Amino acid sequence: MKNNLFYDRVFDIVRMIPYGRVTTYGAIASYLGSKTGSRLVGWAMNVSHGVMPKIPAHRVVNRIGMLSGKAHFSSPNRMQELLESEGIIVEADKIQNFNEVFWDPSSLDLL
DNA sequence: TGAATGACTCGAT
DNA sequence: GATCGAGCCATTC
Repeated sequence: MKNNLFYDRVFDIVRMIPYGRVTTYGAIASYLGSKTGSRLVGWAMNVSHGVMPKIPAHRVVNRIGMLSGKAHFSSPNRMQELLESEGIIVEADKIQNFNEVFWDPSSLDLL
């Protein structure tokens, strides 16, 4: 565990995701400059389990809206349940209304 | 120190 | 339109 700005930046963005909205690893990576790599975002999420306050990692999915990281949750169903609880339609581990609930970090920018 | 891995993404075939 | 391969960077062995 290191106090890298990268993780902090990713966590901050994920925490800024509004209720009922989701974002993608690529969007976060792109917001960080895309040079950071989209995979690092997922890596940061892996660490987010022990990060406080809690990181709504369930609101972060891949570019097609598939719950790629659901397996890393306490329970694979947990991610889908949380998303559905926010009004997000999830089917076959994939967000159906992904286009509607998609949220871009640059939307808030520095706000 | 070098090589491998990973919750991804894009371009080419 | 679907499938395959390479690129991206930090962390770990």
